[in-house]
Amino acid sequence: MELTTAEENYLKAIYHLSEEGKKSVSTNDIASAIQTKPASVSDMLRKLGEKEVIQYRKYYGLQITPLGMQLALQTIRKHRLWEVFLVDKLHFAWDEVHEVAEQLEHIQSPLLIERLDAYLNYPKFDPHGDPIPDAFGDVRSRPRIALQEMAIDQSGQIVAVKDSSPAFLRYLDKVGAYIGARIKVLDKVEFDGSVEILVDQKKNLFMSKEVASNILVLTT
Amino acid sequence: MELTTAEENYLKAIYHLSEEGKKSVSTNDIASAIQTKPASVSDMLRKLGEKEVIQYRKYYGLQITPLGMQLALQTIRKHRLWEVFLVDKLHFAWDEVHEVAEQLEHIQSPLLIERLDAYLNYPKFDPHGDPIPDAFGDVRSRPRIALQEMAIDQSGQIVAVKDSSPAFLRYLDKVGAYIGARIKVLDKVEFDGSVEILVDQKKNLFMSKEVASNILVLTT
DNA sequence: CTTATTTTTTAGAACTATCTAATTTAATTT
DNA sequence: AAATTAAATTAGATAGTTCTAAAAAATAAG
Repeated sequence: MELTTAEENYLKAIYHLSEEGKKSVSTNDIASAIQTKPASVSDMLRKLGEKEVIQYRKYYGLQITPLGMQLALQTIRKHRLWEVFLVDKLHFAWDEVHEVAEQLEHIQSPLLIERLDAYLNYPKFDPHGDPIPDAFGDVRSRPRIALQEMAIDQSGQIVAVKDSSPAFLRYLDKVGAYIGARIKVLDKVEFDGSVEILVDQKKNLFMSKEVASNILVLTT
Repeated sequence: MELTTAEENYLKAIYHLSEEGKKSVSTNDIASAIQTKPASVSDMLRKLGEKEVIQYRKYYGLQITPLGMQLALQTIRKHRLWEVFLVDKLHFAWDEVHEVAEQLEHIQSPLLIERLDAYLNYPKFDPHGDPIPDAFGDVRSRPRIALQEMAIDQSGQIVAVKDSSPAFLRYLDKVGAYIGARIKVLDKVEFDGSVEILVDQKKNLFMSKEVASNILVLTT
């Protein structure tokens, strides 16, 4: 069973929206995630239902099937492996990789992905800290919380971001809050929810609530 | 001006057919090169004409424009750089790369190709010995002749193959006639056009006229 | 429990790419 | 030069993807 590029993109979006804790994924959600119109989404849902990668009842909702889950994870695996390649080997900045990885993830060649994985030394996380599913679709994700939810004096390591828009990523790069940075919460301002942190034991940094809630930390 | 994947493939095929010394490229030639029907070719030629990458007069013939040449060379550049990557870095066999490179060549990202080129150390030739155009479309090809046309006792280095079908490439691998191998013509049989060569100063090899005429040698 | 609003789906059109079948043009042959 | 053959093109159909506009269903409000 093969999916077209468009189908893969829809399925991936559905998977991501499902993961975000939403009880059910709406047509409008998908439309805005994928930058298209609800009418196009309805059409595609019908097709994805026929291909049995989702279970679909119109006007009611949808659910990914185990088959769909498997396929979505394979696409995500490819996307994230390519991101590692672009950053580690071709020295792309982590805010430049998404677009290109969106294209590369649709290349069809199991051998290519197998070899790429080996070449990159079987990475478990992509440059944004998101876990890379293995060839069977298994994901080992680390437990992590938003920086905003940490207590004063708590320490940890930045492992991922929720918002990975280029603007946000560039901001983080500028202030030195990269993936892997070790941080400690020095102070929290109740009034506006902002936090003050110490980065790599040397740099003090103030962050708004908006920023802090988009940074995920593996606490130690 | 942007070309679709299909348009890029047609243009590339036209370029290759033009290079093969043909005075003019026929609709049927293109159809069989690209594994499609002449009707589809006619349709596409009209479109490529409108986009001014070829000059097209129906029932008469076509010619690539300077713009078309530029675009074709960029696609070929991308294809060959990816082939180098697959062989040098991911350890693909040289007969496994074509299909995958056919997909990878359509990825749109000037930055990606620039970085890939640097990462591979600005290679001038692909794994089949074909020259890689530079970012401006310039090609430096080495003068070379078919093994079949070499004289007895003449030496050289295998630099390319004319036929790059997997079957032929596998055969060459098996007998040890890889790109880069240094060879010397020991004998030629007038009767059937077959040749006997010495490979890397140690291995004797008999080759039919058919095989020898598909191997290109840089003579020394 | 109707009415209004929002969400979702269908209908119909446009665009890309491809095919088969039929037609037109060009080239060959006698 | 007319007739035959070969090559190339057009016509019409199909399949995939997307859009706008209209209709249908579900949800919210009075």
